[in-house]
Amino acid sequence: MKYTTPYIAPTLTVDAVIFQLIDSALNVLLIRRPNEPFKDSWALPGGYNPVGETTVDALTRIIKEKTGVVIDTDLRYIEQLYTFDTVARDPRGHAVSVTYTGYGREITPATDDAIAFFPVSRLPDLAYDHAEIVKYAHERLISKLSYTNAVFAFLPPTFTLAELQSAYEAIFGHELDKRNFRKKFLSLNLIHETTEMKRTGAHRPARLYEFNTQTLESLPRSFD
Amino acid sequence: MKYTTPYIAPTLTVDAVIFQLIDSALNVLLIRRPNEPFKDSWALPGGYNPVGETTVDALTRIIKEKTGVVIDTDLRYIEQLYTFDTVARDPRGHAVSVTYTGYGREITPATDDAIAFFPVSRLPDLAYDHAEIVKYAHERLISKLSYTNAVFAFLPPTFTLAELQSAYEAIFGHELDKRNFRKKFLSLNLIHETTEMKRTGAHRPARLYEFNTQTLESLPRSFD
DNA sequence: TATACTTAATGTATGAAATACACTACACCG
DNA sequence: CGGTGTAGTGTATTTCATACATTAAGTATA
Repeated sequence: MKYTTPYIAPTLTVDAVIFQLIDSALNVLLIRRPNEPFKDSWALPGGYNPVGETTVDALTRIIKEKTGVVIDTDLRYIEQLYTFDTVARDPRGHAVSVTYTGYGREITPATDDAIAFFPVSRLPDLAYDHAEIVKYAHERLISKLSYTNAVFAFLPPTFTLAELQSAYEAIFGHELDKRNFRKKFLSLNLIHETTEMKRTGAHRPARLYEFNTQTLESLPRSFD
Repeated sequence: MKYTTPYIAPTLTVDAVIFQLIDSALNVLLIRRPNEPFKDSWALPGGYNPVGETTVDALTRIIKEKTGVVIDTDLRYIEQLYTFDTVARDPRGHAVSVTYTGYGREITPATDDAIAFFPVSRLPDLAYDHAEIVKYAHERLISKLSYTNAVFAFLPPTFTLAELQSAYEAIFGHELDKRNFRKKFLSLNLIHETTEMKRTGAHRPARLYEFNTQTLESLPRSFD
């Protein structure tokens, strides 16, 4: 380094794209900004990452503070997404954001009008470059679903094959053939039958299944 | 934000994993560190990212300064890799590194004993967590080659099918069947014949091909 | 000018997986 | 016991992956 001026770091921030399924639709967690800039716009939850704290630790602390969601227990999967760093993305000054994406089920944020899940198909205008970040996270999620068992993070401990297929359809954004879906998914050996059935209406009950593992694994061949 | 202390950002750094093929082997660009910490250890080229400069701009400036390699012209592809942020990764203090990986051919760094390409199969001990970063970049590269046309970045403008296959073999780390490789690759419609032949020794000359495009594209189906 | 050398170029048969597609099974309710 | 609504299943066709050996063509040299 040959600086003649002292080194000054950009601001470091963290943001999270937290997905879950609600009523068979993919939703993302947003907060309404209480302050300028972008006051009253919806935005991804996030905040400042100070020296001495890892991005995951900062994110965990901030998401808890701002939304009531506890990353370690409410999310069943989290991964780093991308680092966004265009100088002008924050009007207050150069801020580099390390973004994460997480998946869960039955995530219940603090009760507050300024905290809500929105279907990704019907997002409001978002602050900063957050629309771009959500789009990137959704693409990553689609891709992840096609070569890993990541769908486990969206489903309850036991689930029917119809629920499993519905999760794929909600995230992929298109329908799948029932027979082919079942044949292919069962051949991956990611799930096994339980002895339980799910009874819902005046019709035949559905077999409940569960995942062999709740940790991310790569598939032997891809899925779509 | 509810800080009672003023916000202090971690140091932001950038590092690059630059790959090229040399003698049919995958090589990575390293520099020998002139200063503590890790003085005289080999390391990825990189440096400090000050406020007001994007990570790509900082990386471009730093890689030029430290290695003579010009990212915009010497590399034919670059992408962000991952952001490494464990607090203890730099003994001088908390430094968050945004890493990039780039691919090229005939990259010629400045002539200097402290700047060199090393085969990834025979790396020296690396400073910091750089061995982990190189491993991650290599995995990403293998994956990238199997679902995109990224191999174009490693090849000259025209090339033989044997050279193309050799590039895949060097990066994948295993051999491929010649007939199946040609059949499959040609069916992807990424390349076309030229009218030129490559004459090298006392044997039949090989047809030269070129890529239809020099920008990254996803393949309709994956390759391995 | 023939032949030896070396790399380039090519095809087929088999098995595995992807796709397209429609009917029967079962439980509850009235 | 018949009606309603979701669960569950199989086959035929096509596409793709894999395994594998011989001929083609140019140069060098005897």
